[in-house]
Amino acid sequence: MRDQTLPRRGAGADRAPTHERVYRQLRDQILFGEFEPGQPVTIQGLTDALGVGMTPVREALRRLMAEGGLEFMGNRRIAVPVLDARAVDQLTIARVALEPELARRAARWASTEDVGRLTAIDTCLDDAIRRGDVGRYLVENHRFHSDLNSLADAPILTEMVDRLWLRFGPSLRVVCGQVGTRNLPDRHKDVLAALSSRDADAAAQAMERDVTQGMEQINQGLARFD
Amino acid sequence: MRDQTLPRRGAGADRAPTHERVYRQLRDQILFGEFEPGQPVTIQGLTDALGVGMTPVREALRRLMAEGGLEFMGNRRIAVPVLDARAVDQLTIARVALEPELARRAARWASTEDVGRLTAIDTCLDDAIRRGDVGRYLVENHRFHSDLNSLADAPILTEMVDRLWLRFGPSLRVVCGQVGTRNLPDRHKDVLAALSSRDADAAAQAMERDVTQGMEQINQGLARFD
DNA sequence: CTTGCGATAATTTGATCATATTTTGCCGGC
DNA sequence: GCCGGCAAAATATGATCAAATTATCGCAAG
Repeated sequence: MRDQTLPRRGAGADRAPTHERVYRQLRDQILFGEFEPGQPVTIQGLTDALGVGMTPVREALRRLMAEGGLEFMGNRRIAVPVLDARAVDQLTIARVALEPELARRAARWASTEDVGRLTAIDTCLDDAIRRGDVGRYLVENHRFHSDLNSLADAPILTEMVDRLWLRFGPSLRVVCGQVGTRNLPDRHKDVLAALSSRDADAAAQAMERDVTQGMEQINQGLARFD
Repeated sequence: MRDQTLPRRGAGADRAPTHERVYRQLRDQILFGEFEPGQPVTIQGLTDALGVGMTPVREALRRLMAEGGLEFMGNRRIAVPVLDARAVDQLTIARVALEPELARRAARWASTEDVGRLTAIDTCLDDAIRRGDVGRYLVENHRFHSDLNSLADAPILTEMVDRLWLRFGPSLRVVCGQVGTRNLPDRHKDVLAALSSRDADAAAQAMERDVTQGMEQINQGLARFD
């Protein structure tokens, strides 16, 4: 069974459907803070900006709203959600409940190459922090956690966590823009050490510290913003 | 001029958009097991069955796929997901992590009327169990948990739990259809007692037992099905 | 005479449908 | 058994209709 239903489309490059491309582009823009919290999003504005029909845009927006990355603000207005303290509290509880478990599972099945790849990402992350490159930091930080979670081989839990990230992504950008990247201590080293030694409990504990610290940063940044 | 030929939107008191109505109808059908796991769903089949255009159907399906109630099975096939043991394991972990926390919060702010309403629902639930009415049992059981979660006043966590229910709903129906409703011990009494006495820890523990037991039922039912 | 308020018109946005285009699975012919 | 055409299903576009927000104009009060 080597040739099982290859999703090749047409003769040229296999291009994803338009609604999928629109979805991914908007999701990345939300995830990495290219939209400010509270910024309104309109269907027709996106159709004009992206040069596609309105049906794919509608589907992408509906999907993003279902995932929490966008919010329907009543009266025909779709916007990037603005986090308040209660939302941060709930997101913290959910992250603490799920991400350490994923780290625990990842520690069981992580190969040496996996750890090497994560270490390389973490090196890029440190570099971005030193340079003060907020955008790069956000991308690499997400890549670290996303790659780590994929190692856990738990698609349902991973998908839940991905949606949580979509919710606090925009605010993370705002917070980093305020305090810069220098004051971000890095708990990833502990996670990597635990993965190397296959210590599942240590990986879970290190991840819980990383999550707690990150959400605390957001909490303080939002409190300062009031 | 009265229009009786076309169900125009402005004519009746029906203010919900078509895609919303289609979404809710399909979601309830999935939640209460009116679709079997693995059953394929086509866009054109739904447009024909529901008598609406395909754009609202597309949006409803996209939303349900984002929420985990439907799955894209490659090659343009959309189907109700079939749970395997690993999926049940992940769903159990997520439910145990979230639902006791919601019960804990509900216990803090539950009023006497709230407890009374939940008790009434639980009475209906017991009645459904005695009669062996599986459909009624599923509806009332969901209503009990849904009402309870709404008391916690934690919309993000509640939304996450709602999606978990969407995932195991169809399989719950299959399991209940196999073993009937007689063998379902009811942990809800412990939850209600904890709510009455405002004991948050007891509510969380009782909810954890209820969740663990329910998922264990599903696990055994699916294992028997292999 | 200026200014504030309310009603109406106009523009913008969203929702739905019908249709054309593309892709895929299937079936019959070679 | 392999290849090419056929049909069905899904994707994408544009058009059309409904609703809401905004802008404008007129009237009245200070």
